[in-house]
Amino acid sequence: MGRSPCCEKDHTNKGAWTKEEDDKLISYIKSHGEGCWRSLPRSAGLQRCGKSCRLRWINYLRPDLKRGNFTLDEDDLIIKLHSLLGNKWSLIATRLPGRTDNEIKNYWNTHVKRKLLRRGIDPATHRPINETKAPRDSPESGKTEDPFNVKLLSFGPLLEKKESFKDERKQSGLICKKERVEYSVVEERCFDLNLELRISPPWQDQLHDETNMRFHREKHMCTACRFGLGNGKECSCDNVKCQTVDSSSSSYSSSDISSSIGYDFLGLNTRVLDLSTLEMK
DNA sequence: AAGCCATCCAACCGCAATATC
DNA sequence: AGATATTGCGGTTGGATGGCT
Repeated sequence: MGRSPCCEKDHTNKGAWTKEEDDKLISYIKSHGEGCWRSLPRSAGLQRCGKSCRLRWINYLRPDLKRGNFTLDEDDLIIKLHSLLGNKWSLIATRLPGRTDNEIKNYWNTHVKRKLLRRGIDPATHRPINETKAPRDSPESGKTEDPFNVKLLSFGPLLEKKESFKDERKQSGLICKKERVEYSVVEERCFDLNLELRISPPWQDQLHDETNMRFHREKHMCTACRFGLGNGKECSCDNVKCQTVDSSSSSYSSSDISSSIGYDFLGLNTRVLDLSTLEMK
């Protein structure tokens, strides 16, 4: 039988949006709010499919969009987040207020990729290109190859989802669709970020003793310090190499994102990798 | 001025995840 | 529990634009 089409293809416009269509969509969402994308076009008097309306709103019409050129800070942050998260554009976008996943993806493909290539860095692996061509752990090196190492070297998403807890989420009153996830211990091998990640849910009663010990050891160290993302300013954390942070800031600009402290997430005081707060759009 | 090419980016498509019945 | 509906994500496409010959 299969899935029914998302909309009536025969009677929907495609291609560029007109000013009139934009106005209709904006005024409808202003008075009714976002959501119910499937029924929205008919209610708003638009001959578009719901997906198209959603995309137009999220990527172009939303009032909180920043637009304009990316700053150098945003540039750096995108590179660092991409090295950690891979092509998870929506996750990266959550760390760049006012930017959309589509915008970041386009920017990556048109600017950042080329910039990294010019520097001799493989944008897929974030490693020097000649090193990418000759993996360190080749069979000749005597080390055994295993899929996990391959995954780490590729710098795709480092996170392995193990389990979801829908019921627990409902009980806890979480309204977003994110799943509670448990992540594997990974040995970070990024050349400029020395990470030892133990990522697990922020449920204190489930934290392993070792994790708690790390928490006490590192709770006064800022994210930038732990992640090797220092911003060059003086830092107030316990680590002598650490940089200045603004832990009170809940709304932050792209320039202070990489140096602001979140709550401890599996021994990582971080907003950069505070996955539990990453809202899916 | 015309043609070609490269670049940019809005929009589309397919699919997976999630929600609902 | 399974079928269907809806939403959201990531990859890709194609039109608009500008630079160069």
